[in-house]
Amino acid sequence: MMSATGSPVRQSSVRAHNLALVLQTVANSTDPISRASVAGVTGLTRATVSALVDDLVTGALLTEVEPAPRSGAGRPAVGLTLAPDGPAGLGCEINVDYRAACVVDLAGTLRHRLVEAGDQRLTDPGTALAALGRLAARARALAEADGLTVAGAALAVPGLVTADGVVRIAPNLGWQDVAVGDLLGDLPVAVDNEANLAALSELGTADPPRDFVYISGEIGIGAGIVLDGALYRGTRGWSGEIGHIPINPDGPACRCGARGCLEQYAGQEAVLRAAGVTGVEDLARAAAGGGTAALSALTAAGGALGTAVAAVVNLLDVKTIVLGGSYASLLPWLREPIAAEAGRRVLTAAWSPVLLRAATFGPDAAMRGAAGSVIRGLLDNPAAWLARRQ
Amino acid sequence: MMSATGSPVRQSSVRAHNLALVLQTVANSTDPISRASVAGVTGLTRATVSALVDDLVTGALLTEVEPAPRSGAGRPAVGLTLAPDGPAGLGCEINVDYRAACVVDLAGTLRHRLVEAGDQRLTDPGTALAALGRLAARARALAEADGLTVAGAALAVPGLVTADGVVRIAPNLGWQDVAVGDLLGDLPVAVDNEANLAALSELGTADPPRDFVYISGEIGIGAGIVLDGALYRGTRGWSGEIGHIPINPDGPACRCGARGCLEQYAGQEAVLRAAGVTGVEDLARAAAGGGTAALSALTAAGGALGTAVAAVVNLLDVKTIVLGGSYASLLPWLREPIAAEAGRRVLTAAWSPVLLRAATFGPDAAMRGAAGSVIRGLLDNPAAWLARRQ
DNA sequence: CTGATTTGTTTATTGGTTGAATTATTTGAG
DNA sequence: CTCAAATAATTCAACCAATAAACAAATCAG
Repeated sequence: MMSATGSPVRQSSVRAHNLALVLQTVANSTDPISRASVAGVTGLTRATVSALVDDLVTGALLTEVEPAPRSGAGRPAVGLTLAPDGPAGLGCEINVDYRAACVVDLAGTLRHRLVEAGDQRLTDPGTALAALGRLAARARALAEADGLTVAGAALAVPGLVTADGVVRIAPNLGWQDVAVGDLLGDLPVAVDNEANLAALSELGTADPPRDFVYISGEIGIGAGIVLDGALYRGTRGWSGEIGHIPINPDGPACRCGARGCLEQYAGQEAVLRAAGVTGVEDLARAAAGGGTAALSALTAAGGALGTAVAAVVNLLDVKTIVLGGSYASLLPWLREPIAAEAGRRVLTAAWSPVLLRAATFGPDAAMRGAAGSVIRGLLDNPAAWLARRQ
Repeated sequence: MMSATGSPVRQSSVRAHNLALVLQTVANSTDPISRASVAGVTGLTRATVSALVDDLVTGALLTEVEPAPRSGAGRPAVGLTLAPDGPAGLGCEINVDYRAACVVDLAGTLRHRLVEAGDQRLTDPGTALAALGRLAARARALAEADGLTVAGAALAVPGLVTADGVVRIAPNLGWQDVAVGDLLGDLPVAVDNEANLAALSELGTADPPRDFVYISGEIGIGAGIVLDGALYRGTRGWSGEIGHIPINPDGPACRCGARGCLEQYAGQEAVLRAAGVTGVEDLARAAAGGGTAALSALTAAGGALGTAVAAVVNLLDVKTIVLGGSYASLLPWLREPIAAEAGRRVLTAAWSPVLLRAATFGPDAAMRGAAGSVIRGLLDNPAAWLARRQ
């Protein structure tokens, strides 16, 4: 009967787990925290915490800072914080009209950010990847000049990515079955869908929701689904194809072959056409100026999005929906129609309304999430990092 | 930055984990398995496995059986199986027109099954629960006469249940804010939604899918969502309200206040009305006899279900959809229209079609899942059981 | 009957946490 | 100014659980 068999646990796994526990306790604390407080919070003994912290400090994951001034008697505590000059994450993104790379340190602070505009569709995948590789190498060099060590890299791509990091199809880039391979020489690069990584970027903010769905409005519409604090990728890694949720069975034909998909109502192309403008900035300007075509186009798109949100919330019971991509900047005009439609259609909206918010990092979300996924890997498994540097 | 802090791991957690690992390895094996094979499969040493097995045998979770005849040299292996007379799970169900209880042993075998017909809506919750309590007590007594020990109980209810086991609302029973409390005296009873527990029953079958959605067609339509081998309940425990996924924004008004919910197309009431019959059995009979009204009603319901399935699969990328409740017996007529509509609307259907199957345990699914949830708790945490019996 | 082979147990060792005692560093009271 | 109280951090013996390797048990093959 049932149950994944899993793997055996030995003593070293205990240490690995507790190292992560201590590290994350420090990461979750806003102020520098003492060993004794870590012991209190985690339930480990001070002796154990001391031993673990020693490892983390020599491994350049934690650093000791000046004791925080404290009232009352007693030996002052030595503060612990995430090392500002330890390992860092490199996040890359390639999209229709730009490529970008950034470096984020352990504490989640953006340290470097490089963006190059340019239509990536004009070049073949190999050329585009080579240019991105050079950009990423520059970002890495800048970071290492600061004393940081880039511990890993991730790349956000607007398309379906297989588990082994091959871009199966990225329609708007014109890519098909592209293996990203060794973008950065020695450093392995994880490749993932843009919406998935953008969703992860929200987990890097203070006190993120445990369950939410990130809806990314670009040319297509994608979603990153976070359940129990972890990204849910689906059986084959193709979850989040929210752009093809049926809105109206008899609606306009979609390029996917079906009719009435969300994309036909709230996709960039449909909305811009309805508003009679050519770009998202023009649309926002027109809406801000009170243009009726723009406003009614956004209201219609919001209604369709609200219907899709209702399907998602009725199914998954997430409390929060994060809107990203071009939706982030258009949220002022989308919020009301989305909330109205979702309020009507979500069964439990009466006692608990759906929370709508814009992506914290706006247009940088995917790139930040990519870098953040590296950091998250370090925080979740510091033992692997410690082993790597002998 | 982020990450749930978790709890410390000590050596005893290692033992708890490895006890579960050994127990589940035996459970996953179809034939009796030797200590040495368990060691090979799990990666633990034979010495460790021996020690763990000793604990599990004295704790009545495993029993030694005759060595299986084997070819070749060597000392014959002692077989290990799940104890047929160890702890067992009690599953209960209360629904519109019956109440039921069953006992399932560690190996997942149904040992006793009691069903009482009768309209539960006519009695107040207290009376109905008392009758169910008597039924459950009888099932328990039968099991204990066989030498089984009922280790826990779960109750399936057709409604929303809060995390602390209070039935918030069960519209078809006419219940509202009913605390189930001590149904069985000393034995605590977990209460959960009928579709959730029915979904869990599929996990008790041989080689279940890791991710799937169980759609239960009763008066309402509910779903149990299993992701990564575990039930996903949602932030507030209200996931799976698939009956109110929007199918057509301008469709018929639903009792929830919105328009065009799935329930208005594929709910029992709508389908029976369209077919001009009064019960599910009549509908199946009419369809089997080639009745055109019945067949077209089922085709229409299937189309709507297929649209909802497309929304679910596009969002979650599950490969398998299990149909339960009255849909299980109607699947012969629903399969084709569901598959057709989903095939058109699921983005990845071309390379990987949606698998549709009927609930393994048919009408007993919820009750079996309830009992199975107790067994699963034992297999996932045998250390707790061992501690409980000194 | 002997050697090969496989299962299962015994024993010493190792890694990691615990708890108690100890050392270190400060505040505050007399 | 000195000493007690308080808090932080480290040291050390004890303990728990897994490992590795040797050993005992049971069977088969020749």
